[in-house]
Amino acid sequence: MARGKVQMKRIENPVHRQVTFCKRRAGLLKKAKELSVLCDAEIGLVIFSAHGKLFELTTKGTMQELIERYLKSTGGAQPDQDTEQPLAPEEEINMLKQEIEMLRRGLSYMFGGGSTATMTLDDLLVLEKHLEIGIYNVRSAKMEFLFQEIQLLKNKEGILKTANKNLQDQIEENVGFANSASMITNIPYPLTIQSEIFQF
Amino acid sequence: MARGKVQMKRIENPVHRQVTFCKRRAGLLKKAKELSVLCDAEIGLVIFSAHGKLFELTTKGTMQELIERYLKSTGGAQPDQDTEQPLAPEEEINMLKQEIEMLRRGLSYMFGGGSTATMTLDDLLVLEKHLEIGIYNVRSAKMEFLFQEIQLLKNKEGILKTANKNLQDQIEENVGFANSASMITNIPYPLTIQSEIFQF
DNA sequence: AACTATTTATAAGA
DNA sequence: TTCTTATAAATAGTT
Repeated sequence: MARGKVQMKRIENPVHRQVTFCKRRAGLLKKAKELSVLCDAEIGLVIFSAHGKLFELTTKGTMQELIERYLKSTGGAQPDQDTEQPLAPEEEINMLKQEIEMLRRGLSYMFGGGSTATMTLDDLLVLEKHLEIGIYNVRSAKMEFLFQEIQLLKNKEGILKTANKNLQDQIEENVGFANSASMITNIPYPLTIQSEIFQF
Repeated sequence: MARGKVQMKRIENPVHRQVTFCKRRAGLLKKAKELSVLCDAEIGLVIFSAHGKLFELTTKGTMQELIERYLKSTGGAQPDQDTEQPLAPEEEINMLKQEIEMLRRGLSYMFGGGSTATMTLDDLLVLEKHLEIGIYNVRSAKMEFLFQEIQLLKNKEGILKTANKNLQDQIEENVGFANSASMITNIPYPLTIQSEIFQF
């Protein structure tokens, strides 16, 4: 903003970029403070430099408290009514993710570090409800998962039985290969799938 | 910054303050964007107006993601500043906080970072266990809360009965003030406490 | 919401 | 980084 316009794109010269970062960062922080003072606003500003260094400003209280206020003011707006239709597994997982994200937001808001504010009974009731929804969805997803595994096993079983029958037919036609059949019928189900089932 | 300096204090004229808020808010958001573009920085800006209206900006991803990065980068090294009073309820709450924090971290780990990796059955089982622990703790805290309220009411009841008895004793000594007693025995419990109990 | 006179921020140079 | 200074941008007061 002086001695020449500046193009609104990343400054390629690293030294130049670093200098500009320092200057404009200071300017931005100053402007934020001014706005908060002049207009009675509460402001939080977080700046990560390109290399990950953190600069922050809050004009009132701690960043934790501001984050709580932010989550409160945005987190309540998540109404989700499932139309209870037969969802595909991927959709099921997606909805579960959303639900859990809501839960996670609620938890962050209520328990985010730093604040020592005690919970109200209302907070506890809301949290309990979210936990119940979360556990319901987890169990639904788990059942879906198991159902899929069982289907997979049934399919494999069918394939093996068919293979077995075909081999037996072959054996009946050609008695000399009887031992080969037992080798195939004794193949166990894949260990990974069995262990996933039985740890449930 | 034009047509006269401005004092760095709250603008008292509400109209003037609102106009300035709009102008400077726009300016601040612009500056934040510019800094992020020019210097490759990641910025999050949250502005609550004096009346609580939220304005926000993130230069990359969502505010949720930025908050997560912020919390990571501050290492959660903030959550222990309470003076740890010997009060049983607060200890209860604190343990609950830790438990839920564990849950929160588990969830962040499973769903954080925009990763779309599908959950395994193991993930679901761990998540379910954490949710069960969380709901147990929430219910414990809720019961503790209610127990406290009931104790409070019992104490108040005791005080009122004592006062009542004292007054009755006085009345027996001085029969002329019999009507005064009924005025006191009819005082209801404070509405706020009643409502907290009955919304459970 | 537009218009400017000024103040402020800052790019480039040292 | 910090200072200087010419200039671009932001904006206070006004319409």
